[in-house]
Amino acid sequence: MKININEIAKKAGVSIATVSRALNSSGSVKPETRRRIQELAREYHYRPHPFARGLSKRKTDTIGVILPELNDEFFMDIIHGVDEEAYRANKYVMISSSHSRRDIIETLVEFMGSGRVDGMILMVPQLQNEVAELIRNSKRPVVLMNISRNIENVVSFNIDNYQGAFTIVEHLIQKHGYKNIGMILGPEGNWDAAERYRGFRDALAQYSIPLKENLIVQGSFTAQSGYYGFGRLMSQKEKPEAIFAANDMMAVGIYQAAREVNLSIPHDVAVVGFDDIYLSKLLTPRLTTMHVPIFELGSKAIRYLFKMIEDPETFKKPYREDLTTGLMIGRSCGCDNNNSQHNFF
Amino acid sequence: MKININEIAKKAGVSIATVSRALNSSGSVKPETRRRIQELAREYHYRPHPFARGLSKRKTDTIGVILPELNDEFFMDIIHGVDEEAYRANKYVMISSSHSRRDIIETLVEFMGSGRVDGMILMVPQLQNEVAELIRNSKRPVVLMNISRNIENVVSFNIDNYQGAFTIVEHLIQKHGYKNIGMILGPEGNWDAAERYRGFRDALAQYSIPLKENLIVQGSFTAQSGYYGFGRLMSQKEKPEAIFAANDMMAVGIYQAAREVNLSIPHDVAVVGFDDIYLSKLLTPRLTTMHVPIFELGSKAIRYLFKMIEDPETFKKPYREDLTTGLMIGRSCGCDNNNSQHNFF
DNA sequence: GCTATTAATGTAAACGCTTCCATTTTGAAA
DNA sequence: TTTCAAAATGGAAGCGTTTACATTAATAGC
Repeated sequence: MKININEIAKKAGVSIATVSRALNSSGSVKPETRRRIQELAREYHYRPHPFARGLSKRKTDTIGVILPELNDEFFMDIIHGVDEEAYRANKYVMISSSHSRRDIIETLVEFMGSGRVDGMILMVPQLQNEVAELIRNSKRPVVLMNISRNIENVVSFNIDNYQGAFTIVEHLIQKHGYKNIGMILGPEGNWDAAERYRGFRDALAQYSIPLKENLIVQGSFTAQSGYYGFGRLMSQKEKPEAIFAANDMMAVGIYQAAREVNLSIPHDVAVVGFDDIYLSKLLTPRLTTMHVPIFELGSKAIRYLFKMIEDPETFKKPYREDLTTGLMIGRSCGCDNNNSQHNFF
Repeated sequence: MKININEIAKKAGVSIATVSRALNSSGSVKPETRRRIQELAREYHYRPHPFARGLSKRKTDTIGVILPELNDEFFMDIIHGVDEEAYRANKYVMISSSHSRRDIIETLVEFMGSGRVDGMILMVPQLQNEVAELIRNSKRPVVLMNISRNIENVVSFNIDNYQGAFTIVEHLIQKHGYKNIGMILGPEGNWDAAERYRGFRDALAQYSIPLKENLIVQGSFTAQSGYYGFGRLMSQKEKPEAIFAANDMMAVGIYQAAREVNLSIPHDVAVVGFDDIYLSKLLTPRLTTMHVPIFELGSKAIRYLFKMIEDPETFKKPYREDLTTGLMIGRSCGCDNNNSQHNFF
């Protein structure tokens, strides 16, 4: 029933070594023999058992992807990018969320030590130092995503959150002349969030605008936190002219809240976000936001991982790449963008 | 460097057989010995190599998930559901899209024959008969998702699209008294789409409303197709009072189009969708739609798959389960739903 | 026609586990 | 003590490959 290399060898009248060579195009085998073997393999739908082969070659042809959550367009895009490249390279992709509740590090060790994958792509918004330490001692290559600049001697691909935040805030200042700019922060301890905040502060500083503490409120990247954040900001005696939401989901919450209290965006208050999620194009007015190349993040990360797997040199070397983000102008910032109505096509 | 069962055996002063038994709690081994071995295993971070073990036990502890695309909230939810259960069961999940361009069936055979997974979850909107045939001969269990009722002798978990569509259209008729109801269909050849259409037709028939051909237009589940579909429907001399979009994304397109021509929903035309995507809660007015338990679809499918893997009886038996959907009332249908403004919290 | 290469093939040892079967220990019953 | 069954352990055969090494066949150079 189960067809294996022995069967093929028997049918071809050769040894299993020859079969292996013929099918792997390694070593030299008479063309005529190779042809016959390949023929047989096709006929009987024979495929080398991946585990046996993996055991022998110390190679799994699989890469692991660990993401913090599995419930977001953001992560879906990463997976998409990874999958696409993996498919091209004939590799398999193992996905897992770090299941917040469990100790991420444990998941990690499990995965890597296990020999189930040749390498990993890893996104950990928290505990980055601990994880980095693990990775440096790892026998298998690991590519990190969106990691602090302070972390050295690892390989990482990142969204340039700092530059992005700087740019969009600069837009608010330069183009629209806003001075009172509020911000709804991302979750505490989250690196992306921290960088966006830093970009915000530096942009203000660049234009000599003092930072007003009470125009900065904590958020958590959820629509709900944006909703409440808006309420808090608009309750200050000196209301903001514009609000920078650290991500689009929170901007969505702002829209919802603004509608309830009958405030118009951008007339009463301008709003900008970050991420350029699909939804942002559908809001009225269309949200001004920073596009982040997430798909590309995924595909670049895995391509580099492949290189690390193949080439020990690359594996050894630290590397960091920060992908630039791009300003997407809607009307929520006050710009008069005509075709923002249906540019989702 | 690489620690394996031999090392542990040596350190423990026993044979590898004993180590294996100790760590697998199989066979009998002296408690004291077991303790010592477990101790050592922990100390040296030893874990049985999954491939070696897999080779020996003919078990991979991995399940494969093949989805048509990897770019949608819908699929993300499935993955999420699957991942959650897999985590509980200590299994791994291999993900792949069927990469439309490639012959799905080939991907399939590759995956299953390969012995890389113990079983699979499979979603194929097209070519279901061909795939079903493959599956019946498969040596490994496969759970299908959203498959035609005509396909027998397979295991499947499905969304009850028919009942859902019937219900929502019935709502339009019974509650609002609409008689002129248009529909924007899903892609041709797509089973979900076909069922939703069938539900639509039957609901009309039930209330003796004749089906008007020119109020049925083809769509493709994209916002864009909804956008154009709306245009087509509203160009008829007898305009629809209500439109049933076969999924929410198309409803989004409708909203966009309606806004452009200054038609009010639901005043000028009522709109309902299907899927209850996150976005639908944010539209103004909130979209009336059918909630489909996707996460549950994923987790149920994998739980059943586990059973099939463990139990040959279950494996042999065909099984079908259709998950019910639930009506989510917004204002887009004409209902006066007060709290539809911010019920996304 | 004979040797020196090179090409083609085979043998068998890994790879790291599980598990069947055989052997040794143990402890209780006789 | 002796006897036996049960418990504990070890030996070794898989699982299905790849690959280093050995061997044989083929081809060229002389």
